Amino acid sequence: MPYSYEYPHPAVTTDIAVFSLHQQQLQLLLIRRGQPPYKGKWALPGGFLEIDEDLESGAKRELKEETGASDLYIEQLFTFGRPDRDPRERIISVTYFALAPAEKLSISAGSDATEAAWFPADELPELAFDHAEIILLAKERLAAKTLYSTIAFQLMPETFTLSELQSVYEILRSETLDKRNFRKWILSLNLLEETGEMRRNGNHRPAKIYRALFPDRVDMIR
Amino acid sequence: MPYSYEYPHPAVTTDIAVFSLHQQQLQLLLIRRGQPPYKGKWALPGGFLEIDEDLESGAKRELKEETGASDLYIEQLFTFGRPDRDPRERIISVTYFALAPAEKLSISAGSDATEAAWFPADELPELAFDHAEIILLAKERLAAKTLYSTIAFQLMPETFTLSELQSVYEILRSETLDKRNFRKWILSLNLLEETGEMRRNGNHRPAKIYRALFPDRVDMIR
DNA sequence: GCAAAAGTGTTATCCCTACACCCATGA
DNA sequence: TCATGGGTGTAGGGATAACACTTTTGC
Repeated sequence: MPYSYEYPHPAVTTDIAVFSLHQQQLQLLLIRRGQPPYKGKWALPGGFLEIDEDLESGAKRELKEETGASDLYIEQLFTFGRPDRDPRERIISVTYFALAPAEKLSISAGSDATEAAWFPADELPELAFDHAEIILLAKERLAAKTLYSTIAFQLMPETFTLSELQSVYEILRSETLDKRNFRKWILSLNLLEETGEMRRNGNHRPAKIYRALFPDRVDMIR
Repeated sequence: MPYSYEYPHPAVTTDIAVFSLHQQQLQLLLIRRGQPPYKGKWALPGGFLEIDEDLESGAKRELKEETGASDLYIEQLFTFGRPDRDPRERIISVTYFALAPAEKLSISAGSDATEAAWFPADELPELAFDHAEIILLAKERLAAKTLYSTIAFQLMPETFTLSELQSVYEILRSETLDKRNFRKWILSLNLLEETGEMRRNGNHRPAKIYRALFPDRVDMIR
């Protein structure tokens, strides 16, 4: 026990709610716990912060270790610290939420090797700790942000059609949108450019392929 | 050094940015540091989290100890954790921002006894640690929230006139508002009721006095 | 009666919503 | 030629923004 302090110190962890889209559903990445407490239960990826590591760096490191994913959109969500939230010791969890297009992530649904799996965001298994509460907040934040930001772009691959983008908005907002109004609105933001390419996708007219002009930007202009 | 851990643990503090209105200005409460580091510099009220204390309770306790204020509006702002943000040891700061009507706070501007003082939010002294960054974020959050919430009510006394309320909005948003449009809008929210009292305030027509119907509610209906 | 803040409506503009048909392709 | 999703414009309604004068009081 080589680390001693005059006053008790809580442990600090980062936990990350990573959302992606698979099979036309919003999905959340979970890890199955191999150790007690909550052994066998599912939990958010995350872990203890290293002592010389920035909070966001810690979150990204944990995510990379557990999912292989890097370079995804991440933002701080909330800090949870109920004294009894972990039975082992006092743990403060700085939580993040992250978004990534499906093809950026090496984890596949139900991969047994890593004990990580995607779950539809509205059909989650029993969760360890207070992670259900964290996930609820993350889902609320995500839904709210679709209304006033372009965060949905973070779920898109590098190029996409307007119908694909509309479909993502519809999934995130759980409602159907009018095609003409959606296109008018999204194009009026001047955040997309045509690539000049077309996507032929079946027995119908090909779709123009677009690219986000500012792929890292999440806040709307105006 | 009675508290030992197998791995190093950071310390956890809460810091609170408390805003209030005095002399028609948005003011922020600061504490002068009596000890190094940053001795003599001004800093946000706050301090170390106790080991069995919830985060928000810790913030409220620190605030009460240092300002005498309780029962004010408080919400979590962000968690700061750059490894070098405190020269003594690794410290994670869970920050809060709080609002209170002037008369709820026992601290008076420039009180030497407590070494606490109000500063106009746009004329702050040199600050300790990364507190300038924290305050910047708190100010942004406050300004943003005036646009889509009724957080401004948290700065009002129990009863007030519409002109007084408008003045608060104008200070928070740094712009003048049209009197008729402001009144139409604020009354249409159905969050105010007339007390029946009038305020006589000088050589002019007295103003109706209003009260917030749901003083703790911050989110707008609709 | 005058200065000073309280109080009060109407009009124009903009934005959002609703809504239906033709186009290009593959089979 | 037909089925399928891609692509396009306009009109109405609601909310927001602009704008000026009358009222009540204290001195």
